Amino acid sequence: MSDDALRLDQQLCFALYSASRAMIRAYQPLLEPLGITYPQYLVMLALWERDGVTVKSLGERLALDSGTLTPLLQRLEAQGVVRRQRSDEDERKVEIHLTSAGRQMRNKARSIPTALACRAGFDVEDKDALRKLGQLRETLRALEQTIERDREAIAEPAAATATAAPRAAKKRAAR
Amino acid sequence: MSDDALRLDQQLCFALYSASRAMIRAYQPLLEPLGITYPQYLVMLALWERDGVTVKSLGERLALDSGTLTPLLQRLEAQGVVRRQRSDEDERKVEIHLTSAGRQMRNKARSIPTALACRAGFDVEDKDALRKLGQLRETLRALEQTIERDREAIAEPAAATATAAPRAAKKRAAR
DNA sequence: CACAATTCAATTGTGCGCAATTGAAAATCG
DNA sequence: CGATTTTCAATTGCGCACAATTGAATTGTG
Repeated sequence: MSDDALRLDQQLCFALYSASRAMIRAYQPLLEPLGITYPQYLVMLALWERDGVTVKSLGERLALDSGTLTPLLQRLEAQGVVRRQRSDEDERKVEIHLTSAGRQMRNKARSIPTALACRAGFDVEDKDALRKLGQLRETLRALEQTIERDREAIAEPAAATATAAPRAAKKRAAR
Repeated sequence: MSDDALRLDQQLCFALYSASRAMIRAYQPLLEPLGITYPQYLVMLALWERDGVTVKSLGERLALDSGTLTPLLQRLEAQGVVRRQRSDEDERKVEIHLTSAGRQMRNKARSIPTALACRAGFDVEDKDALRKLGQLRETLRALEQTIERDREAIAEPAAATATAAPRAAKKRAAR
């Protein structure tokens, strides 16, 4: 009758969901001086590693689609930290470049990981604690991969015979 | 120069964020037959455990505020699975009751946890795997607690001397 | 080469999350 | 008791997430 498996406390998904939101809330005060939100911070992290990438590849890295990224990047552009530029070789693509302000922001962000690690209860000097942190990170990554792999396995068999209507060609506007 | 600490792959927050979203995506096809979203599912889980609770207590359980819950609960009410009723003893409170349709939905939900555990790569028969699952859940819960405890410690010192203007009293509408 | 299919970013629409405010009801305090 | 403060749900506004569609550019194929 009581169905233990349906208890909220038993759900790994809820623990994940809840911990993730708590983590994002913890970042907020640290990101406020930079004037960006948490998802925007993730985009900046990706761009600080590699610049001039397309919306597509950025989306693959962060598991976000253009529906999320396009407006987010437009806001970052309005803030003056990135530049969105239609590719010359392939007009479908839009390359995202950091501005100098965007590159400078990286210096202000340097202290964030350590500050957050402390907040999350990890002693930055403690080698063993850092090892556990890395372990948790890997566990989560592995979990995500397993879930996503299964999704593909389920989605793929349905891949099939769609027939799209042809479309006329008009020159794409500058943006 | 390369600042390893700012690498996206190094971020526990991103692993959490990404895994959590993957998990929610995995739930979606299982929830579609019930006609509810993932956050609505969490609310139903809470209500199946305890009925007739206030929006406030539901919010504490799920770490969500009225800004999120009120419209969500209105949608669940429109679906006919819950009833929202202004408390008689305390007119500020709104009690959330399951309808019979809401209680029946629990039967359809019974298979979900097992189905999801498999998808997440946990063999339901394997005691050791289940132990690891529980361990991960506890690690996440502990992490969340640590983060939230620190938030309170930071927020509290700022608690101080606000002076609100008085307000007139009008009878609250039925809903 | 024509034309069908695919790829890519943008757009549309819905549902969260959450900060901040509002309005009413209850609790507290002088 | 009357005024102040606190509590509670609702509302407002903004920024994600994400499914679905659109429009244009490219690729693939006969």
